[in-house]
Amino acid sequence: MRIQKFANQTGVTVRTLHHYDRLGLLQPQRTGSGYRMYGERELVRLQRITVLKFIGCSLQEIKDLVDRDPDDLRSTLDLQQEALERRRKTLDGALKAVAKARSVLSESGSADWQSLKQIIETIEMEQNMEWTKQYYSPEALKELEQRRAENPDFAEQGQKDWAVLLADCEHAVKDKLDPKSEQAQQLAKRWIELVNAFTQGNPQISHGLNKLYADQQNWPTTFKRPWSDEVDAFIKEAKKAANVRCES
Amino acid sequence: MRIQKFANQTGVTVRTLHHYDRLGLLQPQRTGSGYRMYGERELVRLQRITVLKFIGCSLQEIKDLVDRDPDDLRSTLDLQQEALERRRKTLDGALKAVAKARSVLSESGSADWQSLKQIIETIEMEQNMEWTKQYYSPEALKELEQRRAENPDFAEQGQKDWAVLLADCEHAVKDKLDPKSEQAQQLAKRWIELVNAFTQGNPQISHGLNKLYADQQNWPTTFKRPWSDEVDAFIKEAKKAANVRCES
DNA sequence: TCTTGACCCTGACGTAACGTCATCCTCGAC
DNA sequence: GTCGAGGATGACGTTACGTCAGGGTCAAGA
Repeated sequence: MRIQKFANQTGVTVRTLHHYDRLGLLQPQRTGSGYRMYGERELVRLQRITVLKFIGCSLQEIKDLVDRDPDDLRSTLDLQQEALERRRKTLDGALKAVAKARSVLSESGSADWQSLKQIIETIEMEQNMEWTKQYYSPEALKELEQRRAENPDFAEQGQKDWAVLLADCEHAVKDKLDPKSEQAQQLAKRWIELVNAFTQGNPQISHGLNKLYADQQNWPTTFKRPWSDEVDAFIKEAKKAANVRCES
Repeated sequence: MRIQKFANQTGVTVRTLHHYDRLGLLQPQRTGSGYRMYGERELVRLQRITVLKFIGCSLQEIKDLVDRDPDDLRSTLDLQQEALERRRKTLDGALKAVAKARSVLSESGSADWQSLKQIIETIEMEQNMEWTKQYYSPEALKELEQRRAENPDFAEQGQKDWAVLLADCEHAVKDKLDPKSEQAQQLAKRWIELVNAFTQGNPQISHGLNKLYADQQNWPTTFKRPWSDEVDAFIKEAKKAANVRCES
């Protein structure tokens, strides 16, 4: 069967088939003059491809997957499900934001961008919280929730402080600063202070944070630790040198 | 404030600011030597941009929107909501497919691509149905549902027949075939037969189909009529010439 | 005054999955 | 032999930036 007929039968475009051919995903036989000839084999293979595409796999992933069905497929399915769920959360967040924006617009008549910004920040934070929740005890969660409700600016300031500290740490690492040096100790001290500002001495929160930190290999791929491996090692050394035991 | 500081404060990257500058989305003042200087004005504007981006607007849309708040924003919000909901449906479909795939994989031990393909086709059809449902009466819907349950191949065959017929019609139009000609009459006849095969004489279904067809201006943008304006006009003429009254 | 080093600028190419030409080739029919 | 449909390859466009590369600017130390 020639390409156009095959395309019509399968519901994809000719260009797509060209594309898959070039990627090595689906390479049909060729006639002497170079025409692509598609048959039963190609139809089966294309079916698999469309299935995997439907569930959100990239063509590269599909290429790796389509030939070997066994356990690879199972783990991929798991990964895809997670990825899809994350995307859905983002979408739900956007939908919530639109809903709020509409209500704000209806009430005030004009767009209050400031408050809209606040809203999406809240939503983004919720999304992060959502994910970290599993590490905290219910009591800790209640505490965190309450705290956020009481003064929302506090968390924001914390974010900024962390950003500054992390930038300084990356700097220190790049300069090959000795973790035992006075400056490094200062950094470690600031680090610990920020952690304490978050836990506020609450052992439940502290425990949750440690669990969260320790479980890095299970973090979703979208959630990256905001500092580098080098900084991680550096700050660990610095804290050890300061003879202080504190985590995260 | 220079670009890096501004980037850190707002949480976007320097490259992104460069990008927005080039697109004309956010153009700060420049120093004599060409450095970008960001201030309060830019911060406010960037806030708006990030809000709109969060709800899924493209940068182009944002550019059109960010300067004039009034009613444009309201309608855009509506559009965005629709777009987001459609995307969510697609995602939900993919999630359903993953779930089914996992269960199939657990039961049979090996991937049954054939049945997976069937599943996603069902899901895709559901998504279309979902959308067209509003045009049909409850009775018509029940009928359609039942029919699909009884022989699923029927609908599939119909799809193929339509594809062939539409291809032929596009051809006829390109050849400037006279709608009154014998060939055109044949096309019109095939058209009517396919419509009848769908309605099967059920007036409820027929009515729903007409409503659906008549409401084209309210169709979502993702749902396009599968034939061109030219074909539409052609087939209308042909049917009129055949002195048959039948719609869609 | 000269030299760093940090920061800035402007290109320019890469990404994912094709859509959309543009140019040239092949095949079956008349 | 030739004509038109269909096929092939190549190249650029799309989105929202990431990631160099090559080359200025600026403030501080030598």
